[in-house]
Amino acid sequence: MSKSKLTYLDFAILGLLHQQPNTGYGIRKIFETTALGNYSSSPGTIYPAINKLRKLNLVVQKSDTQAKKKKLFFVSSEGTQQLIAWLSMPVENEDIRKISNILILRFAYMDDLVNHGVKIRFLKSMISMMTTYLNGLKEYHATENENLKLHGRLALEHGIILFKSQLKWAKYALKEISNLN
Amino acid sequence: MSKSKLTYLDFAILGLLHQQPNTGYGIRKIFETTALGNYSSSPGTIYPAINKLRKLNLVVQKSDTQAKKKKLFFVSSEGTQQLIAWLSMPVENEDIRKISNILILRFAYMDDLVNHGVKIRFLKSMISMMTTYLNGLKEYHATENENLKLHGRLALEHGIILFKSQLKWAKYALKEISNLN
DNA sequence: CCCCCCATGTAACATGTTACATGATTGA
DNA sequence: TCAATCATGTAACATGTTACATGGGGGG
Repeated sequence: MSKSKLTYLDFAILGLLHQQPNTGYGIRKIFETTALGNYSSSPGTIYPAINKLRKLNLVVQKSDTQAKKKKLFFVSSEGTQQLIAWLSMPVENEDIRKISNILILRFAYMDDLVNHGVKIRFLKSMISMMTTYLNGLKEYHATENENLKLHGRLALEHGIILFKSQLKWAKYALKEISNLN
Repeated sequence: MSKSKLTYLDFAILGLLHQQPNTGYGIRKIFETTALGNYSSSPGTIYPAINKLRKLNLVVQKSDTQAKKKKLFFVSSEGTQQLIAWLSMPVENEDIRKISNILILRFAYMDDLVNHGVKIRFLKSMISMMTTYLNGLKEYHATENENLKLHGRLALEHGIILFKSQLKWAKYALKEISNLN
């Protein structure tokens, strides 16, 4: 039945739809505003992926009678099974290692290639943007704490912890770089 | 001159070659063993990318006279300029947000879909693998500390800090999940 | 002598993005 | 009624991966 293998993008969408039936547009908005936006939220990304899931009978579409254009998608029982199978897969070493951070790669390469000012500006930008982002996460945590399920809350806290420690690193790095002045 | 835009992969390779001239095979080994392995280290990934850089005159090839098959690549001055331009680019908000962690996504989706045992097993695997990986980083830090340039050292320390805090989170999450038992 | 690792390459494929296209709905 | 946003879609393209292919060199 399911000849074509599901990608991470497919599972990301399937998981969202399992939490809450949604339209393609709704999924796009989530990708646009949350950390899921590793993938583009553009129509060319989301709609073909949803249509693939539909063809595989992993999601079913129910047209909204109110707004005819709107298409609501629900995860089918087969889709739920696939999701469970994916979630139950063992943790691979690969998954641990493959967390790329393009900013850190850039920083690592800077050494003798850019001047002191560029390095300082880079770290200060990082600190400022991460602070803003972290505050957003914290605020969300404070207001939505009650409404979140355990796993959602823990994943959010993972993000908070991660940005906190990255901020700490950036401040430390700034000091180290400044010392060379 | 440079019509085609450079990708992250291109810059990752260019940066490595700037640090140290290398062969395609050498680059592959680095991708295979380090955190750079966000991309595949397979020949189909590395060789075409290097050839693209060569065609753009960003790297130059010098055949090793000893082993004729071996091709050593150096970054050209034009390549260095491109690298500097990339490193000097402002930090984008996108870059901050787009750090996806497939394991955390899976964890977030687990809530009511998998049973207690699967969740525990998942977190314990994560803890065990991250511990191993972190120890590798720490050992590398301890032995190579002296030989590393400042930015390389700081990037390594970034990795260490990140894994430390992720481990802390995983242990905390394990406790929270266990409490529900 | 055989196996493993060094070393390079390519063609077919999978995957996702950009840019374009269209029209409905809603609020100012 | 005008603009913005909701809402969906597709074709051409960019990008990287898988799987296949080839051969040299060194150690057991």
